[in-house]
Amino acid sequence: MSTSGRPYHHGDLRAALLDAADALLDEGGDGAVSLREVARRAGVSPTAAYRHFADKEALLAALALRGFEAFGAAMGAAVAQGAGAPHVARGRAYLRFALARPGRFRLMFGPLLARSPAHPDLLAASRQAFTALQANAGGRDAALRSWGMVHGLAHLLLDQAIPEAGEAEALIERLIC
Amino acid sequence: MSTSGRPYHHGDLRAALLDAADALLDEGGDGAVSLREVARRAGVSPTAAYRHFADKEALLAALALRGFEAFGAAMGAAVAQGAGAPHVARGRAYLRFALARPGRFRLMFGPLLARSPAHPDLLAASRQAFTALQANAGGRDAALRSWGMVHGLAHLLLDQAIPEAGEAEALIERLIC
DNA sequence: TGTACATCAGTGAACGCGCGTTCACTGATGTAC
DNA sequence: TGTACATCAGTGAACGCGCGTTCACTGATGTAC
Repeated sequence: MSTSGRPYHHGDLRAALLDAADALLDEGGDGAVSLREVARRAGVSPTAAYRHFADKEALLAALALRGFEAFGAAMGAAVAQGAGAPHVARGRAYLRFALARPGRFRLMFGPLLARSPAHPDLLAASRQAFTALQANAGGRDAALRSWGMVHGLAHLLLDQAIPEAGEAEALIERLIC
Repeated sequence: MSTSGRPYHHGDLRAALLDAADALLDEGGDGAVSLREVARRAGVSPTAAYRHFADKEALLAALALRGFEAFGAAMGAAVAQGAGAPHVARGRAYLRFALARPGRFRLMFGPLLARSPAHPDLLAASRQAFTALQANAGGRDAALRSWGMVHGLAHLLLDQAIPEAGEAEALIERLIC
């Protein structure tokens, strides 16, 4: 908030709300994101978010959409400048993305996707992400197996389900090759 | 509740509460389980559960523990009577277990595990499950890759993240072989 | 066999909490004349 | 350049909700004598 006049320029509060929600997402996961806490963090009244999002789910969908954009960029960058085969670079980047932003990752591939008819842009973004994963993967089934593996390892690492997993980065380099 | 005397014999309410919670888990996931709703389902006062569980997390931990028992049994049965290689039978059984009881599956491998110091029996059960997964898997890293794959496919299928996935059972038989 | 008593599983009222959402509002901005 | 007005982003009070947890209680059961 500035000291005089409107606290935000056009569109600024929307971005600020998304930023606050994004931070909450990685601090405490999906459940930690409430419209009231998001507003609190943005320094704005509890209901200000309703000027920018129809309801809570719309904010989460926008958050997931932003996630898919970052995801696409991360994948592209990994393949472009990564050493080794594209599918190896992509797999490692996938895992690093998940470990770096657990909340975002969980939200993106979480239950919201099943409600994607209500969020067509989110559906499109996820489809596009999968299409990108398929490139140079040796066919759809092989792509699904690879996707499954990195996705599962991401979840298992995030949930600390792997006994004596050791350093995550070492595990990634050892398993994805 | 019976019409006279105590509604439950020793230990019966505890089991009934767990049953109710188990049902809620698969109907609406982790978030749908509240002590009050569980009690409601069991036909008992809102606070009766506190006679059997220290708090909500203790109930969830007990639920996850029951899940690991069922999981171990399902894996054992699959290997014992399954056709084909053990690791194929196990992989398919893993996926079927997850698809049949999504809430239970998510709870078992979910964030509760990261808090396992508070639930030693849960930790032990999860360790044992992983040990069982490792048998005849061709070493620890190969086991982790397989585990990752089935775990990831389970999540992707549950979250409906796979475009045009078609019939789950067909996908399982095609991918796990 | 009968009576007094301890145990303890389940009750129900109450607490404080944070949430999503609605609604009438206010006040600064930009526009039309 | 100045004035009247429409717009609309953000406010703050209020709603109803379900939750986890506490606490003093009650009443049926099982035990000791």
